[in-house]
Amino acid sequence: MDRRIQKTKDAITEAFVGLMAEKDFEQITINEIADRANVNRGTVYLHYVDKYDLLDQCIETHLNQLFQSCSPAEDTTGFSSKTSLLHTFEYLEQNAFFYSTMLKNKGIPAFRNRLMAMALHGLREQIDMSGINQNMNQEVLVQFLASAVVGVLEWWITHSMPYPATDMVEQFKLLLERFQIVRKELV
Amino acid sequence: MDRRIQKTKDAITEAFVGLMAEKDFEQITINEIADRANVNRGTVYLHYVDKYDLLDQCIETHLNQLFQSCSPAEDTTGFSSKTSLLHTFEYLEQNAFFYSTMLKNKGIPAFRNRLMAMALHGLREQIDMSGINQNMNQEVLVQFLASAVVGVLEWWITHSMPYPATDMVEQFKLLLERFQIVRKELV
DNA sequence: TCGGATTCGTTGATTATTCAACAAAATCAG
DNA sequence: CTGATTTTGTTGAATAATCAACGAATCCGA
Repeated sequence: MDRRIQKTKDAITEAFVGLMAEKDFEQITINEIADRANVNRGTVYLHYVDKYDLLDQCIETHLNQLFQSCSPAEDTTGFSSKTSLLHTFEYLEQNAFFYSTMLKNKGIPAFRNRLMAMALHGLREQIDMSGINQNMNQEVLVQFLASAVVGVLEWWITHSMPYPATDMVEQFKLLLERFQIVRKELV
Repeated sequence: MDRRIQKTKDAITEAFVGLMAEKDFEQITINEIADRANVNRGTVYLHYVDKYDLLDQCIETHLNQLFQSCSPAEDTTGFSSKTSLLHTFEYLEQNAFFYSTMLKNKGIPAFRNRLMAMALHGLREQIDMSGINQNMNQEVLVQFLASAVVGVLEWWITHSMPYPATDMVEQFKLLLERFQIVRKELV
């Protein structure tokens, strides 16, 4: 990819997220985004259909990154769930502004829903209904856990990460072990 | 000016100054600058002849800005020397990284010399040889004062601005008043 | 509701930047 | 000193971004 494209997209994204932190989505204009990104307004349209598309693409890009952070490229080295969890928290830490802004902005319930969907998907893949879970209703259990996971992440991010990522990983591990979720990637 | 030009120059300048803070000027390559600036190497050559020209232009640009910070556009509002001094210190504060890097880098004595030249010029313009200065040798006096001014600025910048700009302005004013330098712009 | 202002979406010509490649010069290591 | 590697300076074709402008749509205030 030509580096100009990436530079332009990065600038637009950063400007957009900055504005999202300051005002409602509906009040943001393409003009403002372009000015803050220091690109021509027409350039925004070269990359995005409209600001709704921009929002969608921003969400998509970040959720892909989040997903990648949970799935180490090298699965041959035997990464434990704890290591990938740490990757995830570190990724969230580095992109805290985006996630915090998205979760705080009342105009975007879809974002939180997408996080929930990711958590549900991950949990469904790795929930083990034997042992202590064998008398549970699976759907109830995964809804319970997904809500808890997303809720804690949301709290951690929107409260400016009150504890280090390493601490969060330890706590998560302890909590998830209670439900026999230990080895595979969660989100 | 097309905004692309400014964006490119800003990126190159920032990358260059960052590298200057990490290594000797002679060890810096155009490749490194381009990579860090995230521009094509050829683009560096579109704007600068070589890295020596880049250095010259960086110095020139910043010294022009420094000069402008001492010369308020609106002279009709009766700015006092103290106000323009404050502008100067605020400017230096905002560009501390550049000035600190240049002053610390042993490969660039020219930079400090340029500062001295500016101080000498300003002082020669406004030194008042009557009164307490009447028995002094003018050249000795301006060399003395210029060295003192540049030395203090250098210390303040390279020691991460230990005192607020406002304090520095007060001190400068007190010091310069001892030499009957009060009203006009200094640097 | 109406008129003015603002924003949006688009177009076309121009321009700055990109990329790949080449040869020359400089640097580095044995 | 010599050969390999790196850096420099340059070239040309392609591409992304710029700018100005236009008409349509939307918003805002009287």
